[in-house]
Amino acid sequence: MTEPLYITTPIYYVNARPHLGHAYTTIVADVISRFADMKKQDCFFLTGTDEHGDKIVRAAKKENMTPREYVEKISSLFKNLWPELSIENSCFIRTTDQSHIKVVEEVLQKIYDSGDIYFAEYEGQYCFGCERFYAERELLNGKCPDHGSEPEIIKESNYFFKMSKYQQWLIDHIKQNPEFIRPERYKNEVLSFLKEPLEDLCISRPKSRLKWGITLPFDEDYVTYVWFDALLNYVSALGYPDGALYKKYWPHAQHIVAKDILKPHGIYWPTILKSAGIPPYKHLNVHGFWNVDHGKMSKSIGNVVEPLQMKNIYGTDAFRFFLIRDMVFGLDSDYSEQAMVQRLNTDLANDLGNLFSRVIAMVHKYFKGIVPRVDLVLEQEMELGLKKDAFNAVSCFESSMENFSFHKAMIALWEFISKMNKYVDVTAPWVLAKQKSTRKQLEAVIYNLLEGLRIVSGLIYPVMPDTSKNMQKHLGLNPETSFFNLDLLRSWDVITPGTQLPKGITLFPRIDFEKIQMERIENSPSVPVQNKKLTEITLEEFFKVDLRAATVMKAEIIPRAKKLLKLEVDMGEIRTIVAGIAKDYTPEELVGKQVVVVANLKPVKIMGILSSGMVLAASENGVYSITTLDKNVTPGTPLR
RNA sequence: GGCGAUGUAGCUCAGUUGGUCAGAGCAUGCGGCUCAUAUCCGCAGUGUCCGGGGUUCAAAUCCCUGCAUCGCCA
Repeated sequence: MTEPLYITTPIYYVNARPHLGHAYTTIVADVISRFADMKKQDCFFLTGTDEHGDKIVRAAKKENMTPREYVEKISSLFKNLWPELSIENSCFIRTTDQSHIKVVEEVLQKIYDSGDIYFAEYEGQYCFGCERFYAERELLNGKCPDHGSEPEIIKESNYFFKMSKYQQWLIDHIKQNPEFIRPERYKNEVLSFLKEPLEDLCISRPKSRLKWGITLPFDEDYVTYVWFDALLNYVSALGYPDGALYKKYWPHAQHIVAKDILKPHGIYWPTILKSAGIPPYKHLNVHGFWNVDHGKMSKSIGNVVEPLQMKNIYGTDAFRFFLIRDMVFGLDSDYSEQAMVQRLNTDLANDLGNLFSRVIAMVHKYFKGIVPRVDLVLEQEMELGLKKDAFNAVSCFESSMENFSFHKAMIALWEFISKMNKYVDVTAPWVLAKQKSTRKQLEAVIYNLLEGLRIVSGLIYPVMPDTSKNMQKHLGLNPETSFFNLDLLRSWDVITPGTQLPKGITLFPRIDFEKIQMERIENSPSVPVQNKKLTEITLEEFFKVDLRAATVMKAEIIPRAKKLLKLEVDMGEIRTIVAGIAKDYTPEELVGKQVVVVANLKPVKIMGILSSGMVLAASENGVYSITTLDKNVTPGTPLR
């Protein structure tokens, strides 16, 4: 029996809605938790929300809510999102939970009693607008970056945690446990930070400034601040100090965080634990950022989709797969819908989905849907085995998963899928099916493919649990069993010959991205600009827009596109522009007209056509009226 | 300003200790198959491995230097 595992995400700060970054971290944790299932490893998976602090108070005020109402609302956004992403956490903790508050108080008292918390006065630059202190380097020309006003120097007394006392201990601990913080780049970052003397950590705020927090057990006039409260969730959720969960899971704690909160988790947290007499966590696993690129799609034509909406369009499994497959854990990655669709089409639809479809179809076509039996002697003679490749994939998958190299695990899995596609090609079952004499070969080939697919269905379980179960069902197996156990995936001949299989299905439909973009453009409501308050711009800013007179030389309808016309315009040079005015203008009436074009708009590909520019038009109730010029001018003449 | 990372085919990246290391996937072109979701299989490429020096019989791989990008710190 393997030892248990405790996996955590950070608790998310509820001053903003969930975004792609939150989703990624939590999906990774879920993947790890499900991978633990595969190993029959007992896993406790924690996530939750961080709900105290002045940012919350301010965000609540903005929405005319009390802090409590506000955190209730945002916290439930997080809590309700996770099931939609097939995330199955064991527990959802909130820093406003009574049980959590109690633990924070206990630990604060304990550390205070031990002498690691002291009271001190300090003086700093304080901006009353922001209700916070600023360090010298944060100021712009000595002024608050938000308010532009000069901060005042005020004195304040606060409680401090003697973090510096544990600096050397921490350095030693990291050096003795090279995997304490991983990947290595982040370990090095922490170590390099620790080369400089550590400052003690301010852990309180006077209630005169902040009431929304946990009162210090040893001073009624103060609340504890940020990290001390938040980090302790990792133990409070387990019922520290006496809870059975705590005793069972804490020794096997692994945190997952994004690189922006490396310092609190790599430095504050271990020293707090040390001071409180709690053993440090096992591993801190740090990942990078998703860079969301809106630039490649034009917002004005309404085809930008928020990353978290992706699951609604393409499915949760596909979304999870994309995130896990495309990010190298630890490094930054670029997110785009285009990249996701490509991944979905090539890996999921073409490789896996089509393989599944063709194999199941052959079972029906050649065996009436009944799983055939393998003649082992013949299989050996004809070298029709697939077992070895399958087991290779399993072991490569397993070791990659252990190393947090999730993308490599997926690569290993897809290498096997490719092998199977090739196997179909080489053995050519449709040829074998033509003669009675090759019937046994056909049986072996089809059976081996089914077994291969069974292994695949098990291996995708952590990343794509729904598809995984779906495949099981169509392989004539019971998806409610622990079919994903690694032991079972290292066995062969599991599917019983004679089993009747259900009809085949399409696991992942191919996506026609151009068509989707098209539909989006057509369904996008024209934005009523007059209702929008636009900010003033300077003349200089206005001149950044390069407006030109252009003569329409050619206009044609784009097949499949209801709203779009492809125009060729002369504006000194000939350009192609796609314009969404097909409902209001026929190609004929446009040719010869002189229109106004935004010449320096970033080109966009629409329906496979590169559109370099935009024709100006007024839109009222969805009806377009294009701008023309009063007198004809030389094509390319700029407008001012 | 200090420390560090990265810079390899159109794109995303593999390349452990220097010696089939010039690669994979996607995209592109051509050919083949028909069981399958116009899918699959095969073939073909293209590269001053950021620039410049150096060490070595031999460097994408080690050293120095320059440039670019990024991160952490001040």
